[in-house]
Amino acid sequence: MEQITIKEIAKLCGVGVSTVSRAMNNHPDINQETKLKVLEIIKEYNYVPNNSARNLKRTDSNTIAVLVKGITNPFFSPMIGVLAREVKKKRYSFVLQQVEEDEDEIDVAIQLEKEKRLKGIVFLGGMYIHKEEKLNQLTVPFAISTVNMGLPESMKKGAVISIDDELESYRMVNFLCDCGHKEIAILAASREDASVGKCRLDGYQRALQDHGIQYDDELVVCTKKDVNTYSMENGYEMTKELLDSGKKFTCIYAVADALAIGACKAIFDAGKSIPGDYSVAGFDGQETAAYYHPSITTVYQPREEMAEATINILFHLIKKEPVETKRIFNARLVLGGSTRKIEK
Amino acid sequence: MEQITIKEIAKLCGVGVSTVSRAMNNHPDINQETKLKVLEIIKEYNYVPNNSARNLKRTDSNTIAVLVKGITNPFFSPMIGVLAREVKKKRYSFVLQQVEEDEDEIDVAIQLEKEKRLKGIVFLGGMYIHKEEKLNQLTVPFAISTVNMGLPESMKKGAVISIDDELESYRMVNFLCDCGHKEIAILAASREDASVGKCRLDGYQRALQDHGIQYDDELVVCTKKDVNTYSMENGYEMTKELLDSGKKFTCIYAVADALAIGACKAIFDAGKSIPGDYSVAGFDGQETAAYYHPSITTVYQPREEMAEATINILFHLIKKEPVETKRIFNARLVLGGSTRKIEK
DNA sequence: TTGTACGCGTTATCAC
DNA sequence: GTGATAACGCGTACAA
Repeated sequence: MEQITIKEIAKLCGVGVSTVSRAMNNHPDINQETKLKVLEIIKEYNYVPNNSARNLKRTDSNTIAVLVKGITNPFFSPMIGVLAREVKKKRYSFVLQQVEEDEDEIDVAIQLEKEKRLKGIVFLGGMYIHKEEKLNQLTVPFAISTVNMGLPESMKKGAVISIDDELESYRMVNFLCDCGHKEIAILAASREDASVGKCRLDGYQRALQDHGIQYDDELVVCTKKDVNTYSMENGYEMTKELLDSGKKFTCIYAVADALAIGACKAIFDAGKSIPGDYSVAGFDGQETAAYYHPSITTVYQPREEMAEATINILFHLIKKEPVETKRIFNARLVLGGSTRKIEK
Repeated sequence: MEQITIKEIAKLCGVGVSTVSRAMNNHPDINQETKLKVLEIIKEYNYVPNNSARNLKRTDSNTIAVLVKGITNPFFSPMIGVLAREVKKKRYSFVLQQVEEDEDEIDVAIQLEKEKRLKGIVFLGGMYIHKEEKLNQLTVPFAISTVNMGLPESMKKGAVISIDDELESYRMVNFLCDCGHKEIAILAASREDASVGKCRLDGYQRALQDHGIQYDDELVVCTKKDVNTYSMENGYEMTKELLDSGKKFTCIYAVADALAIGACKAIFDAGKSIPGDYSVAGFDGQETAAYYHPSITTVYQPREEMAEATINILFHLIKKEPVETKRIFNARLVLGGSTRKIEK
């Protein structure tokens, strides 16, 4: 099937291509009558302009792209909605771009920026460390959200919006210790993880230390490689392994809510109770944590607020207005029915 | 910052632009030595070709696009992974495209097809009814997945992969009736819904009828408008309303697992037990249903298989090989701890 | 207000 | 094996 182009539409209308272009793009200097006629013909022939040609020619597009590493991660779901809404509120176009697990999000961004003439970029998730040289290839402002990354001082067109993962993790484990737990197992990320998983493990260690509890390697279980990292399935398998090991513990702290829910299921399946036999805590404050029975004690990240701040800061950068390029949010410890105090 | 183009790279290398193009695109007729030299310069200057220009010129791109309406719907998550994997296995590029709630997915597809020179399209979710005229504007093969849509006989470049929502819903309610339940409340979609929600409600009605149970409008609760349609929150609110109404029932059947989980929470919060006081059943077979405590009785859709079949059929269409253009999968009733038999 | 002609950055088609 | 050059489809300065 032949692609119909603007030229043919122009011919069909008996006008020049520029008139057709003007009609489509709501240019002011066009006769209302001819405009309507052109639009009618366009509709009649189902003409759809080629976006590649448009992007190529355009110099200015008012588009914000959101790059998500792991777009199926439910953690990002509520954020994506907020980001889309806020971008549209500013009358910008919104583009959502998936980044594959094996892709470098900066590479994708560099490409997309040229392809779509972006005005700004939001990164959701992804790596912890990026080469400054690469970030410098981005010519438009960007905001990295929910990843507490260090950005060089000189980098003035980038911002970071996040929580302090180490600190919040510390607080959670601190709370668990205060509840009287001394043997706290942790469902942690893999040893190679250098991102939030590592930070949360660090917080765990520091809290134990402050409570005079010896760090015990046998209470640290890492996510399985062959299963989706932060999945319920992984949490289930990890906990099963822990229970089977015969190692004694009174509490499980999972660095992600999905892992915590998997842990709960494994405990129930073993005929044990929560929080009677074991306390369970999670991290992130996902919706499922609140709806689980018992509800899961977790660290709630104010994701909607963070998403709003992300867009807010990004637009300040775009408009070259002064703005803090590092915004650390406080998380909130949400007490659920999955943890309890135990006697010393 | 100036965009560096292929011309400048050519100049820097002391070669013509076509040689640079050849080096980038792995053309065979190029001296290995000059190729390496060119690639080195490209790397040195961080040159990234403009995709819009490429798409514009290219005639052939080997790209499959997956259009998802409601990309944050966890129902699609495992499917997206499979689709991406299968597409890449066939050595095609994979593009994931979000479709906003207020957008028409066919419009998006028509645009994207021209922009990216697509070879095929997968639709995930979305509307139930489409104008044939619009579908005809698609010039490449497409596969509609998980939406049991009717396609005109004449439409030979499109396929539908789905379950029979009405039938599977019938089976579930049939099962609940066989368990002795006579007052079965349903958490249904809104009255305007003309998609899977409607089919599942139809199946519910037919099953009741076959069991000689009078359909009772007061046992039908529709999703709230102001909340995310198939969310736990919605299920919670709906169930709360139901419980507060004082209406008698022994079982709740939710047309989506998330609603079922919300229902469970509402029941627990009311101080009642599951399945002792109320049985609860869901639909879809989401991961959370299995990990909930008690696990939720649900209708499992073989999503991974359906995703594989989708790609399989799509590629048959692309290669113009004969293939069934309507593939209806059987779902599986998964018995959980959330339902029980009751005495007559 | 409208039409013509050029250029956006790339690839494909030629000659060489 | 390599280099000009003509498209690809559109927006826009400029002329009319």
